[in-house]
Amino acid sequence: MKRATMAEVARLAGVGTMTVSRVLNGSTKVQPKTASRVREAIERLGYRPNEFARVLRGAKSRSIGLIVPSLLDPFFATCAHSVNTVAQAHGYSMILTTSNDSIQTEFNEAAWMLEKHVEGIVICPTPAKLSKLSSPIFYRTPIVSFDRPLGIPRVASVVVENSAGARRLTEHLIAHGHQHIHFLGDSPNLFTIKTRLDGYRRALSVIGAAPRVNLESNSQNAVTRYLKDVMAERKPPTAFIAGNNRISRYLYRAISQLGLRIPEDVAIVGFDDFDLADMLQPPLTVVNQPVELLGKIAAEVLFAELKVETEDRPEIGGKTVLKVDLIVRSSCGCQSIPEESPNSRVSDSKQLRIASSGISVVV
Amino acid sequence: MKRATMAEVARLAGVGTMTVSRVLNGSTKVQPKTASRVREAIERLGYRPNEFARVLRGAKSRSIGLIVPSLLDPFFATCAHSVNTVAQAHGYSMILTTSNDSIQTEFNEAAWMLEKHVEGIVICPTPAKLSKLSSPIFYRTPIVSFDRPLGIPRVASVVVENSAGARRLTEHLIAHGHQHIHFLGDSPNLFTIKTRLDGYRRALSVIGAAPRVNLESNSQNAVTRYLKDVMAERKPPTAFIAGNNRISRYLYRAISQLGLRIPEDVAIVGFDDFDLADMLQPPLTVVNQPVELLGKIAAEVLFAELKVETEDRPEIGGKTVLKVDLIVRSSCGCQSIPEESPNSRVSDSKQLRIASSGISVVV
DNA sequence: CTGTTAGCGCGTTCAC
DNA sequence: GTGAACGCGCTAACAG
Repeated sequence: MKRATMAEVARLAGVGTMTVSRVLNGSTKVQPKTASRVREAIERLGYRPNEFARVLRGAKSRSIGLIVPSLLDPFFATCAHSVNTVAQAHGYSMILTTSNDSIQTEFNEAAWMLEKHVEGIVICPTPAKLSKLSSPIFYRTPIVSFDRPLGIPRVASVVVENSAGARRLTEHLIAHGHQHIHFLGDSPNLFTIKTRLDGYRRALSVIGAAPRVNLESNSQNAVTRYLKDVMAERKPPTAFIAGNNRISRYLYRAISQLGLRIPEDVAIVGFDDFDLADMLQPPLTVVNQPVELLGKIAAEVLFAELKVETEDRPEIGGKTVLKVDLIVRSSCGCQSIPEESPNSRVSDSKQLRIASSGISVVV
Repeated sequence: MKRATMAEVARLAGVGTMTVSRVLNGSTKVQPKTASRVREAIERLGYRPNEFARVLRGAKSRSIGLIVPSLLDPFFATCAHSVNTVAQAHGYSMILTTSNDSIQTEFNEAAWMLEKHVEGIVICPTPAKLSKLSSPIFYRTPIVSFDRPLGIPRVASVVVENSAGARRLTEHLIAHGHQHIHFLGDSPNLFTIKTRLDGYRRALSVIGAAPRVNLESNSQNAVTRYLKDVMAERKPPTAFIAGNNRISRYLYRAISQLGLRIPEDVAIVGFDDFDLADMLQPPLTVVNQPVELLGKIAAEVLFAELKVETEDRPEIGGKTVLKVDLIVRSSCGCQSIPEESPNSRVSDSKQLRIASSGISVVV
């Protein structure tokens, strides 16, 4: 029982294939009675046009690609969910794949997506001095990056206020009277970490305090060891900033292992909220980023690009920056305040449009 | 700058298109020097064969579909990650979409995947008395369900030991001396919840205790309210079993809100481990399911089916059941034991093969 | 070993 | 309004 073909439908309806095509696409008028005869034949045969033949003939593929480093990280999974939701709303399908932070895998998968004729790609790119995605083979494919920008002019990007967020976090600790604040990141190459670090530095410079940074906090052991080391210093830190939510969790465990009290012995705050951050002892003060929005906007920017006539695409992609907000709990030293929606990761951040050109997006 | 076509390559190399095709697929021998001329032309033009033309010609599409209820749930995201990893290893691409627990969306998306010529579908199906996936249009497409079985004979399924796991949880509480144990689920229709409930009932029946169940624990409020109600009873529960990890988190918050102590006032255990379960106060005792393995096996079963000649596919899909294991922490009343790998969700469960027919999978 | 023919299923000519 | 024929890019059959 193979799939019915257009010719079969035409024969059954006693018309030419062109008429069937007409009825399907409604491009030209067809005699009402002929049309209904065709429709009936379509129904009877369970006919569905062959997408591949269509695309071969020049039609759009109605599919986009999404590349994320990993889906094990709820952050990316949430973004993927949003992208898919947008794609679904547009009647598009989404080819998803992971790069596993391999620049080569990323390139291979993106190239493979091209063969699948995706109309565009949304990607959270792997850090690289010179991205392989600048290869000419991608010239004709709209690309939108999110969370981390891609160093390619025509590629639009959607990111959050990394610097401002880290700055607020730092200022908050300073307001609590802290002078010795350490920043923990898990990679010196990551755009988000670098930018957050920048915000931290800026805030510290205001009070003339010296930054202390560890960018190797990529495992429980590394964090525990670092903590042990610095707490033994002559002037130990009184507060920590975790560069992302994984580091926040490492920190909690490490602190608990060392038997220190939060916030009495050390205060801590983290970038990026996460489930159960409010249930830790004590609840963690964080800067929350609008994760779902991040993916949603990225996808919408892509679809906006798909809409413009295929040729006159702008040479330079826009940049969208999403607001973050501070969620004060008590690990910073504040009194715990009961939250309205305890485990909500969704903020109603408004979007700040910074781009000077490109597609305008309004949320 | 359009993509080069095979004819162009042929012309540049001064050969026929067929020769180019042969060089690409290595189907027949080609004169070494001719071959290298062709290869050079391919290189020069950056030629890549058009997958769509290939598929139209009858080739395999080298893509599979994956449908999950949501990616916001780390459980499904993890499964998706595994499925993608397997697909990638096979050189396949994965079309991913969410059903949002809508039986109609599920059907629409699956049908749309068919148009995209996926060779097979991996799915965590939405509960339904009569799945729309039994529609004839899917007859020729291999389907594998995971986490929840699909009521269609030919569809293979991969699930975990839901009943046995819940039973162990219950027995463990009973061993602690508990008699009044309540079971919390979030839906009466869900296979996993129903099966876990069954295991719970079975364990209770051994000691002749009466089951007490709430299957509406689908929000923080619902759980908090239920807890408040039952704790006011004449013979209040002394222990709870959370049917999944979301409910475990609701329970913790509710108990903390009511100011009860764990495990002194009430003991709790949960089905399905989660990040930070070891960092709660006190750490939560759980049954851990091999989430990554679940997706991996499901994908592997699908690829095994794809391998067999397209026609003689078995009428009845196999069933694979994955082992779960008990992670004893202290919310059950046990002394806290330091774990080896604190935040590992990955267990090295061995697989139990229960199926009587179908593809044999070994891990 | 290599080129020619035909056709996968559809849509766009162009006639009728 | 409708149909016949051609071609999108590729490859299974045949020649040669």
